Amino acid sequence: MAKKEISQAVIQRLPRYYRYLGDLMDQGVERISSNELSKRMKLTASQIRQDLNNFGGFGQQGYGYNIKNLHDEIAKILNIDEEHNMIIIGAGHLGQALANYTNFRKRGFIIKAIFDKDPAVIGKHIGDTEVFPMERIDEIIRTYDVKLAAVCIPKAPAVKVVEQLIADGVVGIWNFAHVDLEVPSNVVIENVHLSESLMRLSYRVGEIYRDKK
Amino acid sequence: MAKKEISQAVIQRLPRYYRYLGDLMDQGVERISSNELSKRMKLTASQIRQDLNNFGGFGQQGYGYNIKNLHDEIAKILNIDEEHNMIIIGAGHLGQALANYTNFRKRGFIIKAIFDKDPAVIGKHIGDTEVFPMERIDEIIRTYDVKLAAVCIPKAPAVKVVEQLIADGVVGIWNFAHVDLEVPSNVVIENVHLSESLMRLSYRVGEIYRDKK
DNA sequence: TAGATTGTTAATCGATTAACAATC
DNA sequence: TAGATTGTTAATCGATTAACAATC
Repeated sequence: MAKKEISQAVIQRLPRYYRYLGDLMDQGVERISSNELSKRMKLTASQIRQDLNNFGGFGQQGYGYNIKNLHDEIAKILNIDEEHNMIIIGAGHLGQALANYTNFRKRGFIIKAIFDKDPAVIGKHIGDTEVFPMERIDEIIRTYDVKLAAVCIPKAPAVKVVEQLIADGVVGIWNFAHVDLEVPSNVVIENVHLSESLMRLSYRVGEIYRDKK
Repeated sequence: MAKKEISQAVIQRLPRYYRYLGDLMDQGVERISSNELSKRMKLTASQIRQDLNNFGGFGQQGYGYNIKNLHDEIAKILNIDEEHNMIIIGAGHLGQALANYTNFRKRGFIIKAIFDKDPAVIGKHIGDTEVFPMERIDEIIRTYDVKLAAVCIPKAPAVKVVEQLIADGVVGIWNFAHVDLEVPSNVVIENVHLSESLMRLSYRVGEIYRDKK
């Protein structure tokens, strides 16, 4: 079956559709046209229809899209229609912030453990779980069939740890370290480079003043 | 002067160039060609030259780019060649994580205050600063001429608070709340929607299994 | 000077938008 | 049925890549 490659631009937008549809559901709205949704999301109706039709014809001529249905379909596409076990590497502030983020659990991401090398924090309870020593990564990944790991340690140790995670069976790395990790093609990385994000903000703020001239 | 609009794709890549050049400097490398850099960054040499030439001719034929010089130039472009005062709204885990993130200070982002509505955390010292009550936002923004604010509170209160921040003179909002904020055209927003990032990771992990079929 | 590599123009590729026939 | 709105094809726009003359 010839599967057309989905572009990064589309993948980027998918969770945003999901969020808007969720909000609409909460407001009790039942159906929406691509035109109405395009106004809310500040996209073109054309783009919405093109994006969705990468995955199937979820709408109905003359009616639009059923919000609940489309929300469910996107959940399936995003692979969040079932639960995923997850671990966090690094119990620093960021690791703890993620562990306490109840929204993730709501979306089906279950945090099974946090790992840290510092004996002082090992055993500490954070969110629904606790901090384990790095030596137990292997064991816990295998016990809970963990496929996802958030990496919240400095770049130097991150490289080694990620190798280990992959060897133990993790296939999705949520990387908060300031490195571009090299991984085999059957492993995916999603980078969250916060300082780069802040620099982009800084660039745009600079533009405002530049444009004034 | 006709200033050509810089595309989002270029802005997206700028901080990454900056990071690679910084790493090269740390390694003591003095010069690099677009070709060599393209191999490290997994881009095309053409793209690198095109990107940089949006801002000026920083290279030299037959030689390449002087790393220190290019690093400095990009810092100027990114508007990080001078310090910026910044505040954080919300002293939850994420707000605290950001406040403790020493990398920001290194890049010239000085966190002047964290604000929270919870009396229990007010006065608490975090990183180089402390937690103030929300009532003092106005005063502190004006005292320190704060232009940047990181918003780390839930979406419901975020909308109102952001209005206030803008009224008080903030022009750059680093938004971690799960909303798309409406702001005037002389204010910029950089969104960090962590749950959407996690969903993209989830999508890609799903793809791996899908592709196996 | 000869070799290397840029800056820049032209060609290609891909993503977005427009248009409209199909159909609920 | 008439009106609305999709799914999809075609047109446009923009970004990436290729090519090469300029020049250090």
